[in-house]
Amino acid sequence: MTKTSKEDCFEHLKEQILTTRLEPGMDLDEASLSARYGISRTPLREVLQRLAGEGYVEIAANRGAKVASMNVVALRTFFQTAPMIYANIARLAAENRSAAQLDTLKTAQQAFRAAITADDASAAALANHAFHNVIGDMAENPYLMACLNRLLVDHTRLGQTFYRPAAPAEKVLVLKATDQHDAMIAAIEARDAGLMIDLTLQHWDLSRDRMERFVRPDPLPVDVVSFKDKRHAL
Amino acid sequence: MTKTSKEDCFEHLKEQILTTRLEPGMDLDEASLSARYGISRTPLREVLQRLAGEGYVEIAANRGAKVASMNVVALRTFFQTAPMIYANIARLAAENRSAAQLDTLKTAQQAFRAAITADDASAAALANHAFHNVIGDMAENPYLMACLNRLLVDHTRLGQTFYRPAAPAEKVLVLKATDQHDAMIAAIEARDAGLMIDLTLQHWDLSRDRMERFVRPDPLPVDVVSFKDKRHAL
DNA sequence: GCACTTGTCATTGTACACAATTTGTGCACA
DNA sequence: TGTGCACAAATTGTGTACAATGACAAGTGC
Repeated sequence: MTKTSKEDCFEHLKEQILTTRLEPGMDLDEASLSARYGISRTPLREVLQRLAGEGYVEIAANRGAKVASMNVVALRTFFQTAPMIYANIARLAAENRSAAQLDTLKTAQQAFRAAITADDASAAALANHAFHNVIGDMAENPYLMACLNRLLVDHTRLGQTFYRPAAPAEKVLVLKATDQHDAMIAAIEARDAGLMIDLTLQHWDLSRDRMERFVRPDPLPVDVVSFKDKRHAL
Repeated sequence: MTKTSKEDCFEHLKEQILTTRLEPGMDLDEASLSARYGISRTPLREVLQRLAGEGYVEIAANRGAKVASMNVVALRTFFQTAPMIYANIARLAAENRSAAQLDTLKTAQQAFRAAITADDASAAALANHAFHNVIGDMAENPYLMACLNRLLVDHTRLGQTFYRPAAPAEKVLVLKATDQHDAMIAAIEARDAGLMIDLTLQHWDLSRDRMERFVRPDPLPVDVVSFKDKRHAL
């Protein structure tokens, strides 16, 4: 591949992992990746180590790197932890945000809207990720940020299907989420921490319902024949 | 220096940072460190990157690594965040701990007691760090663990003076903290989450009071002359 | 005198060759 | 057929030379 910088490689791998184009658990071979990005193995390994530090990949000694896995136990702790951290970040963001950060957030929301209207699922997921990352920055709390980053990695990967509008009903949910983003921007601008917490928990509920349906989808109809007949009847 | 493994280097640097023998903000030179530990720069850099991923050091591009700083704003967020995370970890630890982890915790407490009775301040601080790390492991929550690790790094560095018993009154506090550890072990063994949370918050209060006195020590006496007289009178 | 450029040195970043480790495969033997 | 072993292949880990970058001092023009 054409010569890219180390930072490009870092960002690109992040995106590939967040959009699950690189699937959880997938092996990351140093030789092929360094060839792919046109950098030698030494800086590539540094990239992988940084990604490991942020929870994107897992490195085992003498056995290379792989995309961070998402097993059942991890999902359980995810649903357990996310609302608490999100709510606390929300409060701190409303209290501590700077004017510059507010602008950045508005820009992120514009990018999100653009991706939604363009029906670009991957771009929407990444823009949503960026939006919530900005809120994390506003909280100015490096301790919680370490936790939030890891949560957002898994959240974005879990929500991958969210922005691929299969049924029209899902499109409504996406628009609702977009409106919630706008409301959150307003709450942060007004420094209304209480409102921001409420909005964040509502946003979480919407996202959680959708993700749980993804994890445990509607069971396939038992009576396949009659189901087929019904589809013909439409 | 004699040849050491990469892992030794990693652990040793951790200890040096936790005991503030390597002071916050101190520059870490690759050449001298690689000579010091008898490994070449490539694996040393990997160690530094892993340490950066866990919040021990900060790396700036083209400007090397330095020990993670502890400025005033960081301290504020530390005191803000710690009780919440500690309490949640405490609950999960009581709920999820395994028998093997409980044994590990008891062993850690033995090491802590031994360091206290031997008046080894650094060993006590490191043993205390290890003790609380085991509780973190018990929680089985990688998201919160990322946050806890960073909190414990700063907590251990802040509490450095705690285990150097200057006045006899401080010795009493250390013994109280040790008893609290025992009570926590019992609560975890009984899987009593409510009790574990209470004990953890009490433990935090004790530690916080001590740390705040370190950050903002008792003001020096204004009337130096009469103070000197009083000391002579003793 | 002062801003700006240029050169030198110390330090970090990258490439590549080689060492060490793990993994895969073929084969003998029970 | 299955198990254990030895060797081969693939992959990761380390050492080292060299390139790139940044800090700082000396020089140059205004």
